[in-house]
Amino acid sequence: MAKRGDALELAVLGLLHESPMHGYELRKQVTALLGWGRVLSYGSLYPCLKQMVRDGLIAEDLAVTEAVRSSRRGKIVYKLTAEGKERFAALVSAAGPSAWEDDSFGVHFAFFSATNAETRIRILEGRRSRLEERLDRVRTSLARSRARLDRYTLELQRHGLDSVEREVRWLSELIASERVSQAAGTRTTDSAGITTTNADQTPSAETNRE
Amino acid sequence: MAKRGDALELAVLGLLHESPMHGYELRKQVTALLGWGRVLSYGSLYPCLKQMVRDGLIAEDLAVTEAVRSSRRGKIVYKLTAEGKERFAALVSAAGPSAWEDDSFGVHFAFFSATNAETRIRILEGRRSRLEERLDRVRTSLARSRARLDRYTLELQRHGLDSVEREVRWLSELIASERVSQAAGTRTTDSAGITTTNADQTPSAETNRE
DNA sequence: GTTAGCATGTAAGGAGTTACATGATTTT
DNA sequence: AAAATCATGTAACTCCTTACATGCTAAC
Repeated sequence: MAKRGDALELAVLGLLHESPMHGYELRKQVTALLGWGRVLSYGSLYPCLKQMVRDGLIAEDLAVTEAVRSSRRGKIVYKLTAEGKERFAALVSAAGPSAWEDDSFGVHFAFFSATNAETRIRILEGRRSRLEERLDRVRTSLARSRARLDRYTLELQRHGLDSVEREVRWLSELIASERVSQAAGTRTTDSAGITTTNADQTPSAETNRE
Repeated sequence: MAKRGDALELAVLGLLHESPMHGYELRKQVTALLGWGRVLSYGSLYPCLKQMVRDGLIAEDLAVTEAVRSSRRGKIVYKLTAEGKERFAALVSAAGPSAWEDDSFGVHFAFFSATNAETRIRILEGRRSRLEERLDRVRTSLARSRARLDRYTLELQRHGLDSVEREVRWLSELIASERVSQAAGTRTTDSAGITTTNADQTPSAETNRE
């Protein structure tokens, strides 16, 4: 498990979950979704889409495609299949290492609304401890070799350490705020004595829209 | 040109420039050098070393290897060849896009001491304008779609924007401080009226292809 | 009527990871 | 004597990028 390609797959799944789209639009959305401006190339996206069609996760939205085909030939609109929806639900609520990695954490985070607070907290904590391991390693190696390093190497280490520390703090704030909302949610269901709300975790998805 | 592998090659070249080493040690040093704790795998390093030997950039340091071979068989100590030293000088003073990319900027920065202030400033400025392009793209796409995004996507964008902005500020400070030292250095050589120092590396400064 | 953007793809190849395979040396 | 760490390497595989190739449509 935990292929790296899961990140792109999840992104496509998540975007199509919101609304059917064609490849060109998906590329723009994926690029924008993950923020910070790295662009996704077509050479990466189109083969992925084809593979996902073969896997039965997505399909051409014939209704839309046909309607448009008269005017713009070759335009293919994709939508999620039932299997694709299942896969999205499974991926998005997976709280293992594949959700903490550098390349996939951002995508998982972007679709946090589709999960419950418990999963969100687990992912955030996993990510945080991953970063803390890094911090440890860098700090030790820095302490051991500080004397030998020139000012530029030192400055680079300092800056790297700084940004990782900053991200850890960010995660800690998010975790704290998730704990608050989780406590509130738990208390509500506890007092009501009803457990049906968590059964499908979909209800929480729509609460976060603006 | 401008292969991505230049980054690893430059790192190896730079470390061996300081002192001969064997592969295992190189892996640790490279890992530590770039800070922030990502580990370099052997499957990546050893083939690269072999290739560099074939290219004549590095060679077994027989004196050291032989001395050690009696006790520890199979341990290979590498050192730079004359060609390797040239290549290091060329790579380290290349101020083109390959020095600004995410994956190579760190390595170039780590060996800034081996260049002159002019090159350093050009690399720092190149990196900065690359990041500013990104900032622009993210800001525009954020402005266009802010309303449609849920709180998590928004938070992700905000955090991403924040760290890129922070890096831009860091670069600006470095550029300013380089300008100061450059001004000081230039004034000195100007008053001395000597131009011999630039004879070797500065000419390649004009060569911005890649 | 031509530039810019929309839209879809393929082929070749680079970079690097994982997992495998092996064995020596040091520490506990 | 076992465990950890030092030390080197290979093979298969994945992901992705670059460069190419094609054609439609909107705007100026």
